[in-house]
Amino acid sequence: MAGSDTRRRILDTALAAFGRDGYAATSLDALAAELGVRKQTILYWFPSKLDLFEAVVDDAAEGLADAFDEAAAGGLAGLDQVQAIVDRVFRLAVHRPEVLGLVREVTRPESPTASRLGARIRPLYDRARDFLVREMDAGRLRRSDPAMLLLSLYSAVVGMVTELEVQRIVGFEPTLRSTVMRRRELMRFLRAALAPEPPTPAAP
Amino acid sequence: MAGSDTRRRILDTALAAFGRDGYAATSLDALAAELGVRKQTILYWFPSKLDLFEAVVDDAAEGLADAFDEAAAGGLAGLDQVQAIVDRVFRLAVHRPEVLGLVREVTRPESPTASRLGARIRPLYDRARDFLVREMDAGRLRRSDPAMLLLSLYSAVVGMVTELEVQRIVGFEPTLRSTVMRRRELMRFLRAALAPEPPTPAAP
DNA sequence: GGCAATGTCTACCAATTGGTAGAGAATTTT
DNA sequence: AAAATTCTCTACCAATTGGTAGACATTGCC
Repeated sequence: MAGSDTRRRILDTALAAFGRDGYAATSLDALAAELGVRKQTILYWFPSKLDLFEAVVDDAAEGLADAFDEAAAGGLAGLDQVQAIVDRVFRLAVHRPEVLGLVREVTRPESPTASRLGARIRPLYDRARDFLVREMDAGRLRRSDPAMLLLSLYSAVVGMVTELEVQRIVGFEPTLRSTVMRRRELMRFLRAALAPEPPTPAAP
Repeated sequence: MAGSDTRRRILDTALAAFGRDGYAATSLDALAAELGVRKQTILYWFPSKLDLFEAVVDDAAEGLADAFDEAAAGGLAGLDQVQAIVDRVFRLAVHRPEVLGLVREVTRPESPTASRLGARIRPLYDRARDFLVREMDAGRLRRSDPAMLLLSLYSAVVGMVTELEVQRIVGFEPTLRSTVMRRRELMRFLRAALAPEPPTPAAP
């Protein structure tokens, strides 16, 4: 079946295009040209542009879930587990920035697919929350509001990746070294925020 | 001169629209309708859609610079000065999210106006950098790479505001209380990261 | 009052958009 | 080999897009 390969290619290229240029700025014709195919081929596999976009979002969410699973499969302890997941997501975001762009695109409040992404992300969110609560209960993570903690983690990772782009805009080409340093810094921050023992000055 | 009022209104409405829906998804017709005016009136004031967008970006950058100046006018000490600025920007971002959306829009790496925004933001950036260096030299801030520190501040603020949207998407309407808490948390984080004395556990 | 500048409008236009209809290969099934 | 299915294509289309040309009104100036 050569066709389902076409479908796969469309999904991948569309993810890159939507993530890079946004939904509105991506035309089916341009997408088709990039694929070396006619627009009608795309419309054969996906009945409409919006359908395509939703399929792309679903696909990306699935990929994200897989990344989580992969990182979670190691069966690590509390803090190490968190670090492994953040590390994994960070890697994904760095070498596939389109995914981040897609998230960005769909995060627009009025986006018609915002609720859709919400539904797709929600299970991941709940799972992560449960994990945090469990680890807090077991005393392996510092106790705090898990929902807010999750948001902090999200914003830390996304922010870190976004910074690369901002850095370019301000006029500095980010070096590999600076990227590595940024990530190390992020990790240090996470450990400081999550470690079971708050870093209170010694109180005998 | 009633006309220059029109110009002002166009700029404001366009900022909101571009920030909310993005450049490509904002049509001049829709914008004109929102303004209660014909598209040609817009094109009278701004020769093309791109020109309008650039004017909007300039305007927003100017507004941002003003916010900085206002916060800097207090003549505060190192850490307090930082906090005042962050506080000001945070407030601006919270009750005018379109500005954030605009930044987001123009932050796309391939955005034709990315370099333009860069040029506009650069002076602010340099000023902030100089300030940090000066305060570090004076021992009022912990010494670290000022460029990276700035990026961290940026990502912390933007991330914090973005979180509000993400929170909605996951299905929780953010409360005023949670927003206030988030900001307090951000401030605590900043102080921890910037205070002259690193919070090393006592080592007799 | 005349006149020039300013500002908003109506009337169009070429190009691009997402989408429909259906022809024509290629492949699989019978 | 015939028939059915799967896939990609050509040929269109109505709607929307950013933009041009120029009429019409309003205002300030002489």
